Amino acid sequence: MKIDPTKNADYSAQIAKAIRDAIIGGQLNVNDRLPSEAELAEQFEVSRPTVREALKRLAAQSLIRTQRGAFGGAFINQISYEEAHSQQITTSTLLLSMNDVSFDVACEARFALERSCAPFAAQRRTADQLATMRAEIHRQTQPGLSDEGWCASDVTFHRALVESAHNVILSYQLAGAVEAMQPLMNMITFTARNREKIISLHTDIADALEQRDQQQIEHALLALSDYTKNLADNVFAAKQKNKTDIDNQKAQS
Amino acid sequence: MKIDPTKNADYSAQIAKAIRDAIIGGQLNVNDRLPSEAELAEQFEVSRPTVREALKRLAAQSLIRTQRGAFGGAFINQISYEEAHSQQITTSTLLLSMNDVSFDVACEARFALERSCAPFAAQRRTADQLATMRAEIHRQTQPGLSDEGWCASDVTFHRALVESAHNVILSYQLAGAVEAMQPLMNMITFTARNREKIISLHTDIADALEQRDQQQIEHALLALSDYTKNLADNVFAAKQKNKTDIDNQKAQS
DNA sequence: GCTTTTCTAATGTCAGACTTTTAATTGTCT
DNA sequence: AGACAATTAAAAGTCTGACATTAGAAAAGC
Repeated sequence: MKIDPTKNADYSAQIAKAIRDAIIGGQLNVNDRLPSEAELAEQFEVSRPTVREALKRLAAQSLIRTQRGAFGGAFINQISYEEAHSQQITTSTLLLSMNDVSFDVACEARFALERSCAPFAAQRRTADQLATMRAEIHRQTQPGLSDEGWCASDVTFHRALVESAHNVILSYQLAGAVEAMQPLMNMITFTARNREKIISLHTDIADALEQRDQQQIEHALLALSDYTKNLADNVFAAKQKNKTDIDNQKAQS
Repeated sequence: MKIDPTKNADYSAQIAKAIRDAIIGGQLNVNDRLPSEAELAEQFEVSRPTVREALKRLAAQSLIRTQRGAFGGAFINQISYEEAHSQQITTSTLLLSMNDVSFDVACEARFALERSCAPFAAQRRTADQLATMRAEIHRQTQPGLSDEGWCASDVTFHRALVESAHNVILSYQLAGAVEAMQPLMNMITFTARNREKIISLHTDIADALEQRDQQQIEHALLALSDYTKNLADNVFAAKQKNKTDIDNQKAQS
């Protein structure tokens, strides 16, 4: 394991890449210990701080974990769904917020992905998951529920739907997509009337799931998607109008 | 911006987290310049190497990019689909390889996600994307095509299908899922007979897309999913049998 | 045999120096 | 005046060598 000394820039990135490739390529296995920082420094013919920067890069991707003390060191980390998930969310969230993706596109994608769970959810849903969804629907009907409370309950509801497909990969992908969308969703404030409509659609979904009726689940999700898109359009149009009005006022004064 | 000096461990992780939160929270905007490493060291009351380790962590997540020279520094990076994508792939690939997800589960998820594109693909597909798919099908019929060539063509075919939904978020999510699955897919070797069947299913998909028949697209995808699962089951069963035979031989000798 | 202490190897942190890169500035020539 | 070349300075990248902290292992003590 050596690096290209001609490219005299960014040793730490090169070293990180070399180790990363070794992990992905399977030369290094879970819970294997890397050589100590001093040894790596010697092997790569760089100083210890440079090696450390490389290791920090890998640690940021949860590829390794480090442990202090004698017999400590850097170990290949078995990446958990939890970690993979939280990384995915930061990435997706930033991607959405930095590239001003339109709400419509994001919303369409979010519900389309969720719809892909429908056939499996219909087959495999447990009483437990159905109960969770019913409980959340009930919470959503409470009049005093705050906007944050509403959103949290919404997330829990949809997560239960996704979980009922009993496919870890789908859960992982979907949870990421849903959570990444949350900041966008939070831009919409839901009036009592809006909530009522959404609750009715949620009930449709729960009913369909209870009946194990895939088609009906998909149908209700589509309706929810359309309704949400519409709501957002109105909210943004109102904001735009408001802004224009203010501009006009400024122009007059 | 200060860190907790009582927790005397892992300053660099704390600093990285502080800056990361500032970026995600919107206090720092795209292309903003962070203070120089020396200034950050002063602000956080740590040394420059520690600051650097923190910055490398952020760089590993593509949250910042650095530039040398006068008026250089660390800048908030506008994360591109490309970057988000490649990160997602490394994460998902590792997740799959390290947590021995069953092929069935992964395959089911992959095609379910792809099916979510069907309604939009049916509506919005262009002649261009259809042509790409037809071209790949044609390539797949070539008798001399290597296993790698086959897999690459398969990826291109499915990517064109996904792209024809014309939704960047779906493309991003799906491309990640498909590519992450690729190492698993490569464990299957396709016989000429297998290929023939898959080509026929690909043709079904292309035909359905040409007709803008959503149902038929979904149907063909489901068939492809089932066929792939079956294939894999046979491959793994054969491997298992082979292994058992060898074990038995060893036991006898 | 169990607990406590000591040892030791490893990461974590620091200070200060040097190198390299790069853009702005200044100077020079046509 | 404008174009090109030399200078400069700021910042990242790297190195050296040291010290602090941690935690498992081994030794000592009971």
